[in-house]
Amino acid sequence: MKDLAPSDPVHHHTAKRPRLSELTERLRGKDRRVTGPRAAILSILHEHPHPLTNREIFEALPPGVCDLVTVYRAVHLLEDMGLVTRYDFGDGVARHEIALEGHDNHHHHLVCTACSRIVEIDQCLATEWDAMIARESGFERVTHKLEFFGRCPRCQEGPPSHDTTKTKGAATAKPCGPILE
Amino acid sequence: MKDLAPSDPVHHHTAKRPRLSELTERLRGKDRRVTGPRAAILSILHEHPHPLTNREIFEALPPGVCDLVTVYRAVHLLEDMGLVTRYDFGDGVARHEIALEGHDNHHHHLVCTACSRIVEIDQCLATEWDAMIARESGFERVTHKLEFFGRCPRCQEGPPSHDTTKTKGAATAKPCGPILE
DNA sequence: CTGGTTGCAAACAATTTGCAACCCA
DNA sequence: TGGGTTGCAAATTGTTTGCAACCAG
Repeated sequence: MKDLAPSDPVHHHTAKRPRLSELTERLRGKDRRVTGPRAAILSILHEHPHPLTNREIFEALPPGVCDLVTVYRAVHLLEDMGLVTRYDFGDGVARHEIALEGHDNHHHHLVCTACSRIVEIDQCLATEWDAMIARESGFERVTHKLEFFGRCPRCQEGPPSHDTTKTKGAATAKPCGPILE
Repeated sequence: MKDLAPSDPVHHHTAKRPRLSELTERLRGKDRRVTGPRAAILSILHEHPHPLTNREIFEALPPGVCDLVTVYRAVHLLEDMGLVTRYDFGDGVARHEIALEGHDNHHHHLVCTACSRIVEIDQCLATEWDAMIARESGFERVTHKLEFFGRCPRCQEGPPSHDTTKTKGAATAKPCGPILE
């Protein structure tokens, strides 16, 4: 996921990711403890710079590390601290990705509606719109959520999935990957 | 959504909406019945050209018309027929809006993170990206979901909601409106 | 010792499904 | 009359909460 054509807006993250040590350090700040489960969860997120569901994180964890509930709580904490970003691909399941340090890690994804593969799109194509929308609407602190959906090269043989815009319900149909819209 | 103040992308829907009669006609097509509950639901969606949750639709219905489950089923049917479009604002609840007839009714929204007010944004700002993303990634049938979030004029006094990017969890906090991120 | 953490069970909310009763074409 | 519809209850799934046991500083 880093061997993409240069100047190609579609590719996987290549930016350096925060060190586990740095993260744990930030954790120690507000009298929060750096416990085994938390370190393990951060480690998983660190190893998979892709949106993961809490369940996926849980299952990627060495068995017995902690309870699924703890993953939910830890991920919440990490989100609140800004170390993790939440994404929603419209299938009713929240996904989380480690936040890249330094540069604003705002970016989007391209999700295969058939196999759930996710491609990171590093360029944010819509930042300049936030200001325009704010100006024209009177809203302030405008942000946006943008995700792309389509069929990845490997899945282009199958029958055309009648609908690429559904939100829920697809959570039931999991073709081959774990994700999906 | 094309009779806008020239060059103003932010505004409310004003375009003509499909007549109930046309809709019921389309329904009659595939031996689906145009029942009381369905007509009533269409009517509600027709009157509120805004994303509504199934529960909101249900509550807007004259009491006793039908069960909430029926709303779920009817809305599903309408979606499958392309008469209704599903939107997801990241709070874990699906919302539906009547699909405008004729022109491609692809558009986006600007949602107030404080009061849930929704402003329709008629211009689709990202259509041309679908092709670009497709070309660069090898994906086909690429579409996207884009929604904006911010604080509407009326809500700009309150304390800054620490986070405008959360997905779930906000479903719990409903400031004043019914929606929300 | 003391407050932050965790496990486990239970609570919740949105959505779906089973099934028998119903009812229109 | 038969198949599409509906209501009601129950099951599912993702996520949150209550609470007592626990553990690190």
